[in-house]
Amino acid sequence: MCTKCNKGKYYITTAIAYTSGKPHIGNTYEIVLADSIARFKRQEGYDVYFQTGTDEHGQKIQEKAEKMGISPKKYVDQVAAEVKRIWDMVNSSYDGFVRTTDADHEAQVAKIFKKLYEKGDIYKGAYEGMYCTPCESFWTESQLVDGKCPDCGREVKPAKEEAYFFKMSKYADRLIEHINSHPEFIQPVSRKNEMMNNFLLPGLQDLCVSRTSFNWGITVDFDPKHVVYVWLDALTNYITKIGYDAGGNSTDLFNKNWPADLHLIGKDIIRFHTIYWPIFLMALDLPLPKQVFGHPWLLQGGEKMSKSKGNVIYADDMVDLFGVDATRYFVLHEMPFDNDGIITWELVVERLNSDLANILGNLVNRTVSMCNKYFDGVVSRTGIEEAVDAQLKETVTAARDKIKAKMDELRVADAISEVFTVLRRSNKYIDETEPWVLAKDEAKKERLSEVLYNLTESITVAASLLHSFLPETADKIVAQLNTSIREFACLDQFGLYESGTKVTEKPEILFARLDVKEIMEKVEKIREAQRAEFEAEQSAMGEAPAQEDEAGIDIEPKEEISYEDFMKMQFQVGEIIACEAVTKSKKLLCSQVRIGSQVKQIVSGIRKYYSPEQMVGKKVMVLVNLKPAKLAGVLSEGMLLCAEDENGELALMVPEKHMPAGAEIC
RNA sequence: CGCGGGGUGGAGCAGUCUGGAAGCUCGUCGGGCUCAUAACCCGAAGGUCGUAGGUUCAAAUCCUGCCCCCGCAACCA
Repeated sequence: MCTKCNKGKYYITTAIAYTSGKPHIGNTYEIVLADSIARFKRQEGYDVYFQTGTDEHGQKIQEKAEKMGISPKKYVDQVAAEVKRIWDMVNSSYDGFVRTTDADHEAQVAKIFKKLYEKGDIYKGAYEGMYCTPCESFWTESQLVDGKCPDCGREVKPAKEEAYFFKMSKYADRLIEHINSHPEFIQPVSRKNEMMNNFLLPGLQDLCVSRTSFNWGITVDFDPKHVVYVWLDALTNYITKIGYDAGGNSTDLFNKNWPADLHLIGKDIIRFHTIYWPIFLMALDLPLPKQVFGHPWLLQGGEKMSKSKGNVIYADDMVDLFGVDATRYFVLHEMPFDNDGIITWELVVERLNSDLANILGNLVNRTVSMCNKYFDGVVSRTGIEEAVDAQLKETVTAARDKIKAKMDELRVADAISEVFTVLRRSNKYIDETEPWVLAKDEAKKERLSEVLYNLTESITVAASLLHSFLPETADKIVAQLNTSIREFACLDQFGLYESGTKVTEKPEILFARLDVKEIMEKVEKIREAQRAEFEAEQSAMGEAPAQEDEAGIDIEPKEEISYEDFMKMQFQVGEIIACEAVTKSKKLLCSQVRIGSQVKQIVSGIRKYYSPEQMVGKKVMVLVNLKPAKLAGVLSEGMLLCAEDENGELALMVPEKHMPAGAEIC
């Protein structure tokens, strides 16, 4: 009756996780999302290959391993194992797990690099500019913000590096043409314009694809002091691990699966996947992936998660408190299509209680209980139908195609909601039919049986539709109903549950209701542990703990100066008599500072820490004879001196006892 | 004018591309029911759709100005 139709292959990937630390729930979201899509496609009849993995090279990792006193390989082994453990824990059904330190990947990347070099798409040049070590990025003078890294705000140092470059511009026109003629290529579409306007149309810079400043990477075999730079290494995982060979001997797995049907990635790396990656592929004469979906982020209470704030939510903790499927449900349900989603512990409890416990769990429980109570668990179809049945059946049989339509658009949250529409309708059906009333009348026993059959059937269909999203729960439900997950092709039909089947005697509670207060108490403990761990980690890394311990901060030593040099600088106490925010800037305050009998206007980047009101009346330390400069168009005639900690927290220097404005500081 | 995202009943969101009666989930209040995990079903209250203009027969939706919030170091998609 139901035959599986093979719809062809479907190759889906997630981004590979960067092994600089333990992934949190936001990272875990991506794998769960991909897993749901992969499972759904399998259910539909596609031959799915689902790949994920870890990105393990780079300077940051090398440095982190050094600080921990272990080899980079040992370090990434640990993190990769942790990533894999979490991916397995959330029940992700990946077919391939790639590590960029895998021998086959490394060998192939070296070959690809050489092939592109021989082809002339990669050439040797020199990179010159200001380098930010933590960001592993070069910047031009014009890109710097206040002379610091525009990405992280830290010090940059001038550097020149011999490097290999990829001729991006050579393929730009082809890429623009491709993007324009394939509107589905970049999802959501709003991202397409962003890429075109910001990067493609202004003209692509050639991309630096090698580094000599560190060696934790794949060595360029014909020039061994270079390692292949991160994106060429990382992006190619999508082809190397399924068996691409630059020498022309690609495997069947590769030939079957490439091009990928979907790259699922975070919205922050869309640029790399929709510009650099397609261009690399063009250079290799390979077809481009069919679609790249940059999913939004999951924010903790509207903020990014941060270890130091103690608000990071890890999949482990969620699974401990709620279980795997509740965790999957939450991230899938709460993440909209193109806006960031919000996660808080309170919201998780609310969702779990109202959707999973009340609507789903309770429905299964009450249905199974009634089957047992009225018919010793045997569910039989009697054919005694009534008008209300039609509405239920309509909702149930329409669900599959609605869900498919949503999934085709990658609107997973909407798809899962459709399943709950069926469940809500089923709960309503119980109220409409009032089985307990029917049970009191022996003459209505056959009608009662039909009602319970309809419910059991509806739940079976719903569970089958739920299987891609909450596999464990779906399996538990059909086990309670003593049936199995139904094939996708049949899910638009009603009445395939075998009449006369006996359901379980003791229905298991699928999701217990939780008490928010109890959960929050546990959460508080998790947070404390997290903060403690963060501080321990910081001290282990040889950096200052976030608070209290006052371990001190080391900064780059500057060149020694003479007493004369020092005496060139004129420091005086200044009194701030007026202060206002600089309108064209978000960081700057403009103060009128009285120094003796004169008043100087001084602009300072301290708006984040001091309000104009707070500033007025303060006596501060001023470098008076600094050459005036314009900041954001406003003249500044000196500098207010501040202490700055490693977090960028600022404190103004003030005299420790009363001093008149203008007093010299020496 | 640094870049990007956003402002829709108490909370979280959809709707904006392709103008045409303001919708969903939760919460609150009232009612129903008792099979079930104090659950389920019905009903109600609650919104100048940030703000000021403009276009239009018609604007949450299109255009312009303004205000406010968030992200853009480490952890990270």
